[in-house]
Amino acid sequence: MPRRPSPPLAPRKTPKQARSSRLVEAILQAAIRVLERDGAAAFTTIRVAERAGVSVGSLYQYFPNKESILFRLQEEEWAATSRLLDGIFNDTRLDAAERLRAAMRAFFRTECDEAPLRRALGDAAPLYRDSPQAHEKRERGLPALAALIDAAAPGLTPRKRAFAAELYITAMTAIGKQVSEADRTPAEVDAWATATADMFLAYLRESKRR
Amino acid sequence: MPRRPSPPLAPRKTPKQARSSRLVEAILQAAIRVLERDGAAAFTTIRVAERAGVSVGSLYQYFPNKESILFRLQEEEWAATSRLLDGIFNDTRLDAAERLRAAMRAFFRTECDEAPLRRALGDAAPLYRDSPQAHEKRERGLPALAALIDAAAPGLTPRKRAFAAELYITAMTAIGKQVSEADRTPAEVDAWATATADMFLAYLRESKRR
DNA sequence: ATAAAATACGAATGATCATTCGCCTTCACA
DNA sequence: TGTGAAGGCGAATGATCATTCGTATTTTAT
Repeated sequence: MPRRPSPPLAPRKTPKQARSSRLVEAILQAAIRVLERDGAAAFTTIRVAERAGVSVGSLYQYFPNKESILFRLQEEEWAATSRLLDGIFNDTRLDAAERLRAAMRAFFRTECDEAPLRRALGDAAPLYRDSPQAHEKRERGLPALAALIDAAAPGLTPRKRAFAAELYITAMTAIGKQVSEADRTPAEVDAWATATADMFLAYLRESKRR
Repeated sequence: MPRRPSPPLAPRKTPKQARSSRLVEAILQAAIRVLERDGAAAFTTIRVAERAGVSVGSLYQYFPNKESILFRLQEEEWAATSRLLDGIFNDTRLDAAERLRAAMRAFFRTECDEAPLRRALGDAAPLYRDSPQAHEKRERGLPALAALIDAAAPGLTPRKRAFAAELYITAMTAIGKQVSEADRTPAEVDAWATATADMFLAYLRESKRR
């Protein structure tokens, strides 16, 4: 859907009193439950409001529209993922290659644990994807990643290093998503994560040689 | 949307006369144009019918519902992709590794050329994904791929070979999709395809060693 | 205690769609 | 040339939703 006037996603007003903060929290939790249990197609403002034990009108006090709820959830997913990866990237107990492997496994694991929510958010993505806000975040934590790649494969040109970092993230998110959508056992998911990391590390080693 | 009664996707009736075959063809072409130009959200039966210069009623003579049109288009995409890959996998002028590279590039290229259509079909996927028919196809052309992998990395156990084949397909579709969604120049797309193939080939070589 | 500010409510509004069905037109064939 | 089958039409139906707004309740500050 191109050329949509791209609706506002920012909160309409911010909660001032304790009860309204609770209300916003209840709406977000309810939104997650609706997405997990009923999927993106059943994600309607009325359903979310009633699952939160709140009226539609109240919902619209704090969210300008349906998309803004989805966007907010997606933002929180991104933030959590960033924290997760950053923690592993900076874990000095492991060497560079092991950190890249561990991060891949951790990402695949959460992607798999939260598969219904992630899938539903993905299905709903067309609703919020084209908004201006959606394109700001993205390349957080890439400095740490570039440093890690340098440690794993010293001597790459900055250009190649940057490309490798993007490749790592892209392979992680793309393959992780696809793997979590087929439903697999945790052991299988781990095997896929390891294979993806192995693929990337093998590529890095060969890049170094050339 | 789980637990939906999964609507029929099979054609309601088959065209008997030339004019109705033309009508079905016109509807499919119009559906493609609507998806490409207006996106999945604007994909309504009325819009498709009027773009085809046909009435909604006529559309429903040959398609039981909206989803069946999307499903039909997706099937045709799959078939075209299978033909493309199979042609390259069996191109005896190239050695195994080169065929795997060439197939990756060709796939990324078409994915990129048809980006708007592919993206819209992906956005609409929730509408037809959970139907029984959707899960039949999938692993076509994998025998040829396994043979190719055996040629590129002889001596893998059948188990590892099968896994590698799945990994190749998964990396291709997942990364290809992600790359086509960011809009990139053809040269960049080629670089991503090459990198993805390189990653896979490096992985294969290291698998052999172990 | 009381007024002003915040919150909460939910029926009503207006729009959009998928799908149907009764009726008309065109085709194939005898 | 007549007739039954196939094809085509599009207004009408029924449902679902996002969003608003007038009103009622609760909180805060004085």
